Amino acid sequence: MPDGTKLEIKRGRKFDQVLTGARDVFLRDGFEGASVDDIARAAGVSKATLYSYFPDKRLLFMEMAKVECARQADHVMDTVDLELPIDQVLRHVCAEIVALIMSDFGRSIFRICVGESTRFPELGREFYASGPEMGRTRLSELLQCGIDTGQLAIDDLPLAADQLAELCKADLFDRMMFNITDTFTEAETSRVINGAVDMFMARYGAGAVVSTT
Amino acid sequence: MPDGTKLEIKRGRKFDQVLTGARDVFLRDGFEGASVDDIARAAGVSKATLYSYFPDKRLLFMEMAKVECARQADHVMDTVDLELPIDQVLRHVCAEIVALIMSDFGRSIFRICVGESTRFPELGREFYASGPEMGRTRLSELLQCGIDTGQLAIDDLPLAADQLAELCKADLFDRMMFNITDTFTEAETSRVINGAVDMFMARYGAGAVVSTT
DNA sequence: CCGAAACTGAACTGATCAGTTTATAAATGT
DNA sequence: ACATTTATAAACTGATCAGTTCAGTTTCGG
Repeated sequence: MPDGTKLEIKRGRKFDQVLTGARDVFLRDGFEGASVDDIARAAGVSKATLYSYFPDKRLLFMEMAKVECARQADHVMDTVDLELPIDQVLRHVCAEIVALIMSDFGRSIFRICVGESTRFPELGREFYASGPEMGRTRLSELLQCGIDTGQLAIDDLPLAADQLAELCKADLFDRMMFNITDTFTEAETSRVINGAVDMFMARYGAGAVVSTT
Repeated sequence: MPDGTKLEIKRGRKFDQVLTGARDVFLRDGFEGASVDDIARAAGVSKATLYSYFPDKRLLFMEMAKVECARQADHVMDTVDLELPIDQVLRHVCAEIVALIMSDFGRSIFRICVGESTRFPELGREFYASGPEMGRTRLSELLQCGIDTGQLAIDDLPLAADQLAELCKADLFDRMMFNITDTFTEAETSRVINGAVDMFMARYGAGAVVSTT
């Protein structure tokens, strides 16, 4: 193996241009909606060049999605300050989750992956791994810190992580997903974020009284 | 107005056949994936007949979606027994929500509406109204009963309804949406349902101690 | 400055599909 | 029985688009 790059993909001078163009057009027009000619044009590259990197439209999309997901995930974790009290940490993380999910990237990639994953199951699996599953792992690590410092009491850690992420979507997510609203006010988002943290702390805050089933 | 049927749609002998065929094919192949020829064939009807009822593919889809949503919503509310203690009512409702969301109908219609609502915004809006929004309203009514009987203490009722619905999706929803799993065991669903009810009661059960922000 | 690798642009193939049209036949009501 | 509404089958239009091909041009290391 002569280098560390992906074996399947031969790179060339304009490789990054293609990924950037693909991102712009896919996120704007969706998967079926984006034509390869448009992508080539947006990338400032000929169609033949594009096809010399990627055997077909699907693999181009998947590569783009993977690269962007990794970028987003890194960003979220970089901004967390674990020295703060747990409810403040949670509030911050929830705000980041809301921002990510509601971003242009978040809404588009989710929409496309959901919409296409019947005809294109590999896409769904890849996105799940680098999106929601990665999120749960990272969030679990965070919550583990809260347990270690005696601030949280959690029996089923992965479930708690999923619940917190899910609570961040209340109201906002459906309204955005179904094109009712495209931006939210500070009041709207903090209502949901505070609601999520309050609920989470009521259930898992150390000393909470819960009659588990 | 000579009758109570929709003004825009002239009905005919085979109207229902068309809707049934449309449901089967759309739910199986998605919106773009379904060809009108396929639908006509599945409906046992000629293409010309189909187009005599519906001016285009989109309106056919929307009519089908509306009819099916109404049917589902009615079903859920019919099975609720308000005489039971609130946590049992909630557990039952959560189970119904999970069942609906994970049903063939639920997963398909959601997938299609999400995927198409960029190129077809009207669809998103219609589905939101007869799906999530209707659900919130119904659920709020239910929770109001719990408040009236002193079993629940809720400040922001619509938010609480959204939160409960959202908690029902934890883990299951993404795994289903992205084609990781297509059926769930009893253990998997009751873990989520119990988790949702426990969390909800910890936050909103009468007498719960919550330091609201 | 040369030669190989990368890139271009434009035309082309093959296929799909929404929606229309037309001439014909079946069902229905009076 | 006869007129009207409803349905049919099949061919057709017009458009889109993924992916290929190729003859010619640019880029760049050595």
